[in-house]
Amino acid sequence: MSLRVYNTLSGSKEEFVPLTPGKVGMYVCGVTVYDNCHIGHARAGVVFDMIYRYLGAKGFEVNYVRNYTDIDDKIINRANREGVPYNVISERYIHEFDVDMARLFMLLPTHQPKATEHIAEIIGLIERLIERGFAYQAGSDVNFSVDKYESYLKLSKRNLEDMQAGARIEVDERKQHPMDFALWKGSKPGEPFWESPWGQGRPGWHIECSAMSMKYLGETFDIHGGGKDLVFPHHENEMAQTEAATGKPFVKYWIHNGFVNINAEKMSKSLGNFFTIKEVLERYDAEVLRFFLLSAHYRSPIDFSDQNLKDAEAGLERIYKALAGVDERLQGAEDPARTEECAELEEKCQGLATRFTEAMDDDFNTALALGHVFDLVRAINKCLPHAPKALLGQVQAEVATVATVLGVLDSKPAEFLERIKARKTEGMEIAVEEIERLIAERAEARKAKDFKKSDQIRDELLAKNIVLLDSAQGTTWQVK
RNA sequence: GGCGGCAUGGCCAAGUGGUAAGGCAAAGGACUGCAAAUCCUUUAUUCCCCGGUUCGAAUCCGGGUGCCGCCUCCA
Repeated sequence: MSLRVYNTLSGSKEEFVPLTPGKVGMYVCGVTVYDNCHIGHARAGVVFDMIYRYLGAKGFEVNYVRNYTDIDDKIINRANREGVPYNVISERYIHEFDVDMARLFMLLPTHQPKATEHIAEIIGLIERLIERGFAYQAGSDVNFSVDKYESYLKLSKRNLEDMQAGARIEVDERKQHPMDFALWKGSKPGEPFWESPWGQGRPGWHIECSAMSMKYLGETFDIHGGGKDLVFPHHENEMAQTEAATGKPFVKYWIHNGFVNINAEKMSKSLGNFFTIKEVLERYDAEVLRFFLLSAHYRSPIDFSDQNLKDAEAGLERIYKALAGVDERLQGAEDPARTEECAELEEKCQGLATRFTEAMDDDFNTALALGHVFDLVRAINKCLPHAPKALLGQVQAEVATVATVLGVLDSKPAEFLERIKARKTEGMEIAVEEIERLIAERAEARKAKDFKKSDQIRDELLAKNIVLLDSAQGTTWQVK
């Protein structure tokens, strides 16, 4: 069974065959660090983290590089607004980015290079482009000449004429072609700068990724990823300048994730309709957010809404409740002999790995993969009382494998349920002590078979969203 | 205007030629003193519309409608 991935370059799913057997080089565009990240960044992070984990699980040795763009107009603007050096801004948001990504259970990439730490490589690459005739100096800027590179726009599948016809940009007089883009930008007074053969300036947006990917992954590598909105111009330009410089193919597989939408519209800074990761994590558990992001295929748009997050939470709770039941059974003393009712669980359990792999091999279909987990959950619930411990142990092992790849379902079930309960308890209009007092009162009433009073207490608490759960061990409660 | 994508039950969401996964929500039943959870059952003869190809299409082709994205910084 082989992995198939959708390649933006070819527009179709292709069998994944790395350039070097057993090894994968993967470069993912990180963020420009000028503000806190929003849910769109979270999705890109989670998607490529999942891909990184899955490639690792398939036995590949993955060199995963994710950059920080730590010099850019927006960073400079913000620094000016706050009256601080640009690197105060970039360092602050690099830190916040790291915090946010870690909270979403993302593994650290192999390398996390910063643009400003690769100025020498960037200058070297620009010089190479000038030497080969693909770039020219215009005042204190250096531009890439799109005319000279034949395959320009092959990634985004457009043509130059149409682009110009629909262009909304003002044409810079110094550009030989309106679509030429900056490799190096001369600095204006007061702006941060680095010395270069073309005077003081800073790198253009795209060149840093070419320089850094080349340094850590070589001139040709396997996977380049990012959000769909990076296809043009960023990735198109990156590919053009890199291939122009090396004369070799840049990337074998281009992978792009879909957007996070709000009411079917793209979430973005410019539209102002975004939620930061920090805001969302105040209201939802990080694992719920990650689970939500993986509940749709990575290339589809996903709609962020309260209802959808609540649905995701309910679904994840269902899985964890079943797993908590498994834990309890394993801690108990009894170990029933296998009955016929275990056949289905046994089948679902043994088949999970295969089904999971099939789903993931088909362009990382996490939605389908999670569907298989739910099938297992039903089988668990059905036969839990009769299942022998050995089988339940297998169930745990299978789920653990899934958890390792998806980065969800990795919590201790009881702890997850406790986390959700604590979160819900926070917003309650009744104190925990009061609930417990009423439960005790009700226990007395029940003992006396005073069910009228018992039900009255249940209803009273239910009106405050507290659900009572009676069991042989006593009464517990949860927030509805 | 150019290019690209999407349209599946009340909601979310898989499914690229073989007769519609899964989750949430809802209803009925079992269980319970009553509940909750759980289990069982039910909820799309049908996948935006109209044509076509095919023994057979949600899946392929043509046309239409609607929504979205990129073309400007953007994950």
